[in-house]
Amino acid sequence: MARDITKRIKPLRLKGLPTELREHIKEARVQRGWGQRELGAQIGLPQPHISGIESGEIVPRFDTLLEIVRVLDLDLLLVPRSLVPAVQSLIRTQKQPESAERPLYAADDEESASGKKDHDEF
Amino acid sequence: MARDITKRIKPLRLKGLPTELREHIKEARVQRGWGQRELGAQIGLPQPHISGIESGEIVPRFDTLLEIVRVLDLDLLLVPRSLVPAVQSLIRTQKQPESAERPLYAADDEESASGKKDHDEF
DNA sequence: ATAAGTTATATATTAAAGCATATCACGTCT
DNA sequence: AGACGTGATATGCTTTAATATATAACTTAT
Repeated sequence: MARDITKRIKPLRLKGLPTELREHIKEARVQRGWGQRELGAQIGLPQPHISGIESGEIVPRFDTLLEIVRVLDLDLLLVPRSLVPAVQSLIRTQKQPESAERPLYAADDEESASGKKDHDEF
Repeated sequence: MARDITKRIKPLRLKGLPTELREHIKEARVQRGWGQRELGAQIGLPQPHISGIESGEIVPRFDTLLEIVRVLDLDLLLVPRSLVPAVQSLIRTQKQPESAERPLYAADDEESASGKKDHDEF
């Protein structure tokens, strides 16, 4: 069987996670000053696996992805498509652009005080 | 609680998808009058696979789950944990309980007019 | 330059998802 | 009764995530 032509007929599902999802995850990780090794260690994943997920080379199981985003203080929510824009804008307005100019009063106030219980969103 | 000592050794990732997620998916499917066969056919999944996912027996890949929820007019959004309650209440208020009491002033303003492009949320 | 830290690649093994197909159990309907 | 639709189970087979480990490539200090 030289090459096996029969394979490439049906389109595989995805080549990786959606690009923006991957970027958000990576961004959140870097923001925390964590390396891939550090992130993976918290949920028992080896660094190469994190690398593959972030680079889009592998598509993780849902539970794996959920663990990743949760240690990054994020979550995956099931949202009606009609509400997606509203939710996104809500997120956008809440997210401070901590990048360019840093605030005059950098209170370094950790808002993380609220979240503690392992709530099950779904 | 003489519960089952053998379980808490190694924390397996999950025994399945989060219960509520599965229920929401099933609810959305039934609401549309679709069977598992019908839902699966739309994304190229066999009925037994849908059954396994809904019953929590198997944890799908993220891309698989994403396809499922999208044909159900739902989506999976990455949300900061601090905003989860706000998003959930937003969803709750928007979701009309078309069964019980219907609002006196049902404005039924369908905002869906906007959504037509296959937006990539992530 | 070199040492240290981070990320990307590579190989190998195991477990499980993905896929196809068949069948059984349970209702419901005429 | 039988036919039908739905969902749960079962059996193979293929693909791939998950895991472990090692190492190369690349950055950034010192």
